[in-house]
Amino acid sequence: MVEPLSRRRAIEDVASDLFRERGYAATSVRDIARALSMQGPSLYAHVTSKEDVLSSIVDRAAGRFEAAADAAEARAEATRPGDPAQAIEQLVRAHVRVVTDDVGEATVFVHEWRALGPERRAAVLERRDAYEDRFRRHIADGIANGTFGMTDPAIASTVVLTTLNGVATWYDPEGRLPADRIADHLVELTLRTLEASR
Amino acid sequence: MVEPLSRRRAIEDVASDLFRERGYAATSVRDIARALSMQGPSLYAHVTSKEDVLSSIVDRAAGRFEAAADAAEARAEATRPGDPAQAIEQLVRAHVRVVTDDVGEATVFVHEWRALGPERRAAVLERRDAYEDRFRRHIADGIANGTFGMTDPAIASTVVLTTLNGVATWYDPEGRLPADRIADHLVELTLRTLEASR
DNA sequence: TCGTGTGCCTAACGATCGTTCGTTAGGAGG
DNA sequence: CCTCCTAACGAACGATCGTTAGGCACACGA
Repeated sequence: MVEPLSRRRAIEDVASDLFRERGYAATSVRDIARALSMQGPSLYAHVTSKEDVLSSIVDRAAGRFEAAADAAEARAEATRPGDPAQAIEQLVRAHVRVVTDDVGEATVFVHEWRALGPERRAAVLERRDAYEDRFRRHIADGIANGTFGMTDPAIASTVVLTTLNGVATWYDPEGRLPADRIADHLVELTLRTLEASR
Repeated sequence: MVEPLSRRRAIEDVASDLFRERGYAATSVRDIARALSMQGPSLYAHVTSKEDVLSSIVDRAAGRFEAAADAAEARAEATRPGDPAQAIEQLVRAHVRVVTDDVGEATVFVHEWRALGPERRAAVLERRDAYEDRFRRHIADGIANGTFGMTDPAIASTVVLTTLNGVATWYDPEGRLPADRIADHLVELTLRTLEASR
């Protein structure tokens, strides 16, 4: 990780990793400070509350997922318009890229947002639902035009999204496969899961 | 949930649900007591520590997964010996049954065991690895004899296991589909993921 | 009727939590 | 030199954490 621009951003970066490893509730403000060689209370010069740090991380991660999905759908529409398989492929690649670009941040978006207070949690839930609906919509399109076909579209969608979110759990930047290869395999597995049975 | 046999067991049951909803670290001993209409310290008449409760839950869940997998593999060997697809089908059904029989307990086994201390966590990790290796072994068998075939067996195994563990996240006992139907669909999706491409 | 436990209570402990506060060290600009 | 700003410090607050200790009430066997 390179030297970040602002101190605030540095705090969020180490907090992402700690939240990912131990979870939000099990990570104390002093833990975050210690990882920056600071005293716990010193963080409050840059941050208004612990939950605020979590909220910022979640917001930024959500923004990255949304922007990547926007670009993916535009790309799919530009190359093979109306093709659900192409849309899903681009969405999967975009998702994997966002996760592998910053695993800590992505994990917080996938799991730790539940620790937010009720109002903020509801807002995040809404964004998550909207994001996942992109996938569901293209899956529904594919069923409608015969590209896809499965006994239960709802379960298939859930399984696909669970698989994609799971990447944040097991991806290892030092691992055997580069992010691009992982994306290739996930595209293959996803389309195989969705496509009409023979 | 019926009236449990012992007070100790009742404590573990409500703790399972709370750990599932909020996580171990975010659940206080007094939260568990309140759910039983008791005072926090009163729990210590039945329990030696908070981590001990978590440990018991994890152990019991692990035992249920292992026993179900034992029976599944025996059943597969009795009906269609040496058939990897049959073994995987039985293992998937067994896994889904264990999860749906007690979602709280299963979720704790899938996620919250990380909150255990180092020695206990290592022991659980070993059991989890052994359990997951059953799946990987049958997948490897299927590749060896041509039943299965995919570009990257390691990723395929990981995806399958992520999918199965994910059931604990989204399964809703009040939901549209009964547990048996969910198992049917997961068997279909799993085998479709694994089988040799056309 | 009388112990004798079991099951839960309240009080309280030390540790740690998130957070507020007053202050200090060091550098930039007039 | 004086001033102001940034960045951090250490003390301390009230709340809550997991846990221990001691006592009260009610059931049951003698």
